[in-house]
Amino acid sequence: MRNAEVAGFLDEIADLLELMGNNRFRVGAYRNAATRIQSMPESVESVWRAGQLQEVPGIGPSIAAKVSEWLQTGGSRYLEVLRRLVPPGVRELLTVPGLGPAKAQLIHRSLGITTLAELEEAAREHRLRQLPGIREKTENKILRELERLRDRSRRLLLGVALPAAEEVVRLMQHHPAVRKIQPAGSLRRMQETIGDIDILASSEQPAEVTQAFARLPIVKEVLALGPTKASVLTTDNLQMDLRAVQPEEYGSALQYFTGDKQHNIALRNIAISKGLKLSEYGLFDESTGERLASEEEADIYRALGLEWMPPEIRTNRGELDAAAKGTLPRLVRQEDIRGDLQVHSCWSDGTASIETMAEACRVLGYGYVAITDHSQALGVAHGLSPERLEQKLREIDQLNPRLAPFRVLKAAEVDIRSNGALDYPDDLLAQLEVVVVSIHSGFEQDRERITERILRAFQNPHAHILAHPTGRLLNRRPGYEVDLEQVLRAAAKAGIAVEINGSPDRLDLDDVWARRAKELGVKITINTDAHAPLNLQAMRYGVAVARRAWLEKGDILNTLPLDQLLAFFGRRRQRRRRAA
DNA sequence: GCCGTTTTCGGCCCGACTGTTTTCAGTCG
Repeated sequence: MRNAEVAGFLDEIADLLELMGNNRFRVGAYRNAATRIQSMPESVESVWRAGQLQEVPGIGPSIAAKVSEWLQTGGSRYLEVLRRLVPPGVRELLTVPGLGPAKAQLIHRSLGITTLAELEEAAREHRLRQLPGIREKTENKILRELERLRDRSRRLLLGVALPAAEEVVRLMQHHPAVRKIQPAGSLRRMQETIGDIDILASSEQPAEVTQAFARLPIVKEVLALGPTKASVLTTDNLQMDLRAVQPEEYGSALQYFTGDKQHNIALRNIAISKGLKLSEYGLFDESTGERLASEEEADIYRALGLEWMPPEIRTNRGELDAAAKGTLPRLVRQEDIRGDLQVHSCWSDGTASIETMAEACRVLGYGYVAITDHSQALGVAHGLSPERLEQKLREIDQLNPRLAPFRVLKAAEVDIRSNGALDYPDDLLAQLEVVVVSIHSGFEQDRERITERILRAFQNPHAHILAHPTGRLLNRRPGYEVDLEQVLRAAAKAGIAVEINGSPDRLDLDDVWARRAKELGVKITINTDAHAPLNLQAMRYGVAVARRAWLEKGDILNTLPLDQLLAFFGRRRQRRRRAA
């Protein structure tokens, strides 16, 4: 999957063109193409091989030729030319918030600055303020932003940003001027990582709301404060933006501030094609100026001939078409989940007993939990020897009668060894009701070897679920090299389910691949990988990934009642036995 | 550079805030 790589080179072209002062629509065309390719469910390479690049919206003859050259040669002559015209560090100047192409180019041309370090030096020596259009405030802002960039070069995990935003909503919602308030932006779309936290409020006195927000005790610094918008830095160094609108504009504002950008642009174009104009203030008749909808989000969509759609799928990847045709999916909901199929206890590296974890699951309304402690190879996590595992199974036997009708499932997270063998003998695996297999070592193996290793593990008749299929940790490590397309095809064929791991730093599979898995007929499980009772809450993040992937209740195994779930796993064993 | 249920040319989403300016450009989302 080279989509990210291809998107990256198109984005670089866009940046360089922008720095050279090119037509902004041409720049936008490259950016748009990059976004399209980045979020495409299929591999750009296979689309290119099929000769269908130009059928992708936003890709015309010129960009198709450059992508084609890139895929064939790993380079682009056009990009090389641009790189010679703009020194490499100048592009980096664009990463400073507040510095756009115009100021970056001005600073580069006038002062010869090509790196962030030189920029900082020039700001400290007050050389920037000698340039036209830059004075003391801009210079200070650049210094502040440079400092923040060092602190905060990474995007926030959803699991950090969402609780922080919900805390602010709790603090603000009883303010007398506030009518409604909720998270918006990428947070409402439940994107896996978040740039800035966006919150939307409605009020007859919006200025009071932005001021109250700027005065919250968690605010460390006020970055901007106006009558309808405020932007602050919290004591945890999170940037939060609050917009306050009139109550009758709440729906259109919520629609607008939820995005994403591509969805909004497409939606506004639909409005234009109907002689209407859409902004955060409402949907207007272009000729009369009459406001047709604005109070509720669903009113906007309905007035445009569309069904309302959940924020998670607003990415302009087919949802507008589906909404027009009335074929939107009925996305899986958290209430549909009946159990968690990857949970650890203190038998290996968890912090709580099996009973405590089971009780916590019961409180969540689940009917079952698979206690999947690590297998023997994972020494660092106190993986269980076969003897210890058997002891654990006896404990579960004793526990279940007391918890009935709730069921603790006998299970393990079994390492796929470097040669593809599973880390327990088959007769022991046969005693387990749920066998989760995963990779925890040998990340440095090459792509073919790791892929082969996983495919070999699928041959084992006792394997049920492939956990965290890429091994990535968001903001920390990229995951091992693996041919997921091949893995998913093999999983579909072998009847192996694939996990969406809801742990906020994993979210693995991601939404793009989960959607691909569905297309290939792979069953999904959404698990938390909880190592403590509180971690069980991560189910909401896993469900969010599934929703972003357009998954429905029927795609998710752990929405099944226990007997049907066990029957599914049992069928695989029977089928494999007959085949043998 | 891309695109077309009026268009193969002439458009391209829309508005708020900031800073440096006396009316607006740049940036952001």
